Amino acid sequence: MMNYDFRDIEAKWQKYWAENETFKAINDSDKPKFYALSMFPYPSGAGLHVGHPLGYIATDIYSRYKRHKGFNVLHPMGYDSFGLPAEQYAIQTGQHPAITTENNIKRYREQLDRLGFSFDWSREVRTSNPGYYKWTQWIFIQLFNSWYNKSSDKAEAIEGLVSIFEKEGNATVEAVCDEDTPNFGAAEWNAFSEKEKQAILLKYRLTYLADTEVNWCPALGTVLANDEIVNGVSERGGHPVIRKKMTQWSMRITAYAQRLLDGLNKIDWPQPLKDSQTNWIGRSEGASVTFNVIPNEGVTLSAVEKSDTIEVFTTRPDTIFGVSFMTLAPEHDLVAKITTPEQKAEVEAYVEATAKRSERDRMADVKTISGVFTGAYAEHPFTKEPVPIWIGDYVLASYGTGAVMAVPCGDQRDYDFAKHYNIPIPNIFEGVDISEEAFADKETTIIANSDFLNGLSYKEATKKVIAELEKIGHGVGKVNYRLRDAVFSRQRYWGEPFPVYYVDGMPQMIDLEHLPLELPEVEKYLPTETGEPPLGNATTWAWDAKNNKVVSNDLVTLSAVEGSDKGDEMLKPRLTDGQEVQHDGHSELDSESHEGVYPLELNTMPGWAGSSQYFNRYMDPRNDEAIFSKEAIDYWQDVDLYIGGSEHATGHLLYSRFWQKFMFDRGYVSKDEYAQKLINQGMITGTSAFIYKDLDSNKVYSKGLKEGKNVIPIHADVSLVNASDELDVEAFKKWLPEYKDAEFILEDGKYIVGREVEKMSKSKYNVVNPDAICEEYGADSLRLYEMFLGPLEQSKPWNTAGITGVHSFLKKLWRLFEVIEDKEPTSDNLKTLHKTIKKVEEDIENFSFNTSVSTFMICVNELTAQKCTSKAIFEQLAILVSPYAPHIAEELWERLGHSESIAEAPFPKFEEKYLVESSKEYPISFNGKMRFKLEFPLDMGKDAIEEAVLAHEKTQEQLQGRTPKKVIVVPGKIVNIVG
RNA sequence: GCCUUGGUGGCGGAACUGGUAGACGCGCUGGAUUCAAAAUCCAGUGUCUUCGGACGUGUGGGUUCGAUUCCCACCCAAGGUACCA
Repeated sequence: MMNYDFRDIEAKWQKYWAENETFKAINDSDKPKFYALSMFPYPSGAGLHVGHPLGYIATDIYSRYKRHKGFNVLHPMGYDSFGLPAEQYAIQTGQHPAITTENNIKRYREQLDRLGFSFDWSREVRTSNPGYYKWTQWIFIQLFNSWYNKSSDKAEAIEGLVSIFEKEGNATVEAVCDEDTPNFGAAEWNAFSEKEKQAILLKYRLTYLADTEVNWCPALGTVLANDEIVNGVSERGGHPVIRKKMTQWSMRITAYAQRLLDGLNKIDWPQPLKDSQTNWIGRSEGASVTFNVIPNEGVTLSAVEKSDTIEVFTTRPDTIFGVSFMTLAPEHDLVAKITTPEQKAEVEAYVEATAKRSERDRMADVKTISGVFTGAYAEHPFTKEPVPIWIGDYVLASYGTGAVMAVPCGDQRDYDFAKHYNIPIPNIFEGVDISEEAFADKETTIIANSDFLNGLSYKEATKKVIAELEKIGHGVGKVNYRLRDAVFSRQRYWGEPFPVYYVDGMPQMIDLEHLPLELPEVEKYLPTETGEPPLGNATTWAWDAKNNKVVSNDLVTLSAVEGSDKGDEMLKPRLTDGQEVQHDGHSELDSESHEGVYPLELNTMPGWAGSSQYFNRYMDPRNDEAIFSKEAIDYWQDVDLYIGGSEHATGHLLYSRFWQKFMFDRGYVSKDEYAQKLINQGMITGTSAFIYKDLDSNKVYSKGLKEGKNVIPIHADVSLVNASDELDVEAFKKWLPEYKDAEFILEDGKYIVGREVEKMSKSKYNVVNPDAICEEYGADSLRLYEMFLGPLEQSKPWNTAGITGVHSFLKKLWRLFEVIEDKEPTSDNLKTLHKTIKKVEEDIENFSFNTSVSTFMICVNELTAQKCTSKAIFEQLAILVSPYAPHIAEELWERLGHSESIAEAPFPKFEEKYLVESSKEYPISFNGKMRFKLEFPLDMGKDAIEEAVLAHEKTQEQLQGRTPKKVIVVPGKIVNIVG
């Protein structure tokens, strides 16, 4: 037999699988279905490193296992191919992101193909393909055409809402909608203009336009994410950043807050991931309470009306008698109105200072206590006492109502604030000392000094106070969520265009039959000079609503723009007086257009748009009539196993659940959770190598000699270091020529590097490329080794040295098949085989792939020792190994005389009878410590064993004359002697 | 701070519902083969030891005949999250 030539074998079978479409899934089969999904990658320019395939290998093993088990398996792969890096590269080089993306995908595909995955490539999707994003745009339109009915607790068609409005106005409608939605009757509705109706409906739609506060950098002309701002200025360029309201598309995900929470109970997802979604949604129960503002005395400028109230949300309404002040967020609408003239200057200065700080900055700085008194007072709803109103930046405008009732005795932040500004701290707790800190333990709370709440526990008091508040019309029990609606607009080029144009300032959807609306070509990928998104650079980006096509911007009606005589001016200066332009992403010139040509939306969709339904699109990816056919979704239903990284916990994995629930509500899918089981594979970290450069000389010390020297560690490329941490000094000098003349101080003739586990990254020179490993050891070795490294979900360091272990296992396996004979297996052969079947099957079901690799090693070692040549044994073994090391398994299967692929060979059946033993080697322990072993038949009784053990000379030796107090015999397990 | 996960030889990691701690592999040591190397094979490898044994799963307690496993308190690490009212 030839040597194990993995290069030929792997190339041969990869070609075979591709040519025979071995892993093509069909949408209709008598077999039970199984849908195994790996999170699709963003095709980055760096290609795959050794950490990426971990999850793919696991999914692939499970998929192949399920095929052996007789399932019709859907195991697709695709690319999340819209994204920032390709756009940034375009900005730098001018190369179109589509080209960059195409090149990167090609590289990814080559790398993936080398690893022998059983993907059904005929179903590949790319989020940046118009044929794919047509359906992303379609979902957007479905969301636009839906509202959330709280009575039925689901999304419904907007037409239904319109017909209610026509008959009875909106008084009876229980909907999730904007806060500022006005009340109207049927007559009023019917009298509204079309534009007014559209404006009202926008407050109900599940995707809607809203003024959202963003970090705006005027100098850069762009919106910045929180982490792009450092110390209040832009990370790039150090320009000032302000908080600004901009009109952006938003998704009403908050409508689904409770269902997203409840759904977690019925899916098998990792606890940490569920916890982080739970925290992110942030449900808190309490009450909404209103305080009336007391009109200022003798104030002219800031006269407060009697109707002005401050609404607060509190989780501790039971402590309402402990309120000694209120705090508003500096951005709160009432601040300007209620501030007294004496406090005006101070308040304005504070508000301005706060606006300069990013929200992240404010939140990070927990220690500084700051705030200003407004001079105004509110009236306590029960005691009618005046309560001073402060502003403070510890109260966030974006959470709750942007106002709190401060109870210093029961909340540490309120306590600290009160101490700092000498505000009284009334104690309303029975027998609690609050001289040092606030008391926040709900469980042991007994309310005191609180009128009708005295003597009550937290629970009783909460119930009673809410009832009282409702009685006097000052509050109501309420559930509040931390989850915010999701901003859906991005000022980027490389993303899905919105299927939206604007008529008279109102968004209009493009009909499905005219989709996809394809990304326009642009000269530059940067925002325009006036700060519009990159699509503002497109010259052919207007919608001809009569002919339903994209046309030149020149054709848009210009009547709205006074003094403008050039078409391409249209999307640029809206104002001629030098005022700042509002960068909404949608043009405001469109107020009156008569020719049927309208401006298109300039924003694009965010990264998570394309990934929120891709798992369903795989079911029927080439369908041009629908996102998927009814037959396809009815057959595949949902994902049975989803494997991917935990970094998507509060992004993709939350948004996609939201979209699935929406699709469920509207009847497109039959499951409201799309992934029954999810596993987060752990990160593979790199093992960096360091040399120690002396700061005072030209010397570089080996690890063991660096003590006491003034050295700094320098990263060395891990490929220059061998398994014993020895550095190839000559190669290092070649790699970093600046060390050409450095003196390397060796220990025992070797230069030993320092090691440290870090995240794999180019800059740390610890990236290990799978291509090189495949070349040297083969894909099967890599697959086995990645699994052998440790539990799938755990993060673990990569160390290439260990791969020789699994590689020599494969060579042993190869050699085991050297002689194949058609003869009866021995009982030892069968025992080894069935032990292995049992363990491997259990391991796969438990995703404990690392231990099955050990099991294979033990199996091959035993069969080799038994000099096994039995074809029957080998056939079963080849199938067992095939999910893990498919190439060698196919080759061996062929050698065993099969002409068909091993892919669907039935999985071996475990039979207990081969493992039955007649005797057991009992561990004999004394006080729980095992000392020696004795063999007894398994059918020997408890008493007989006890007698035999006690009679044994080794037992007497151990006891040294003592009489045992007790003897525990667990038949089949252990004997323990106490005494 | 809070939530979650984890802590076992030189290293990655095994150990089912409490029942022989350290499977399997790497590394290391010695040996065989070889002119030599690679490859391969064999033996050994938790610590200490007076060679009888003693001690050992982050630390300290507890439950138990028996604890890596269960309970309590604490320490450390990783990830998530945060003036959330």
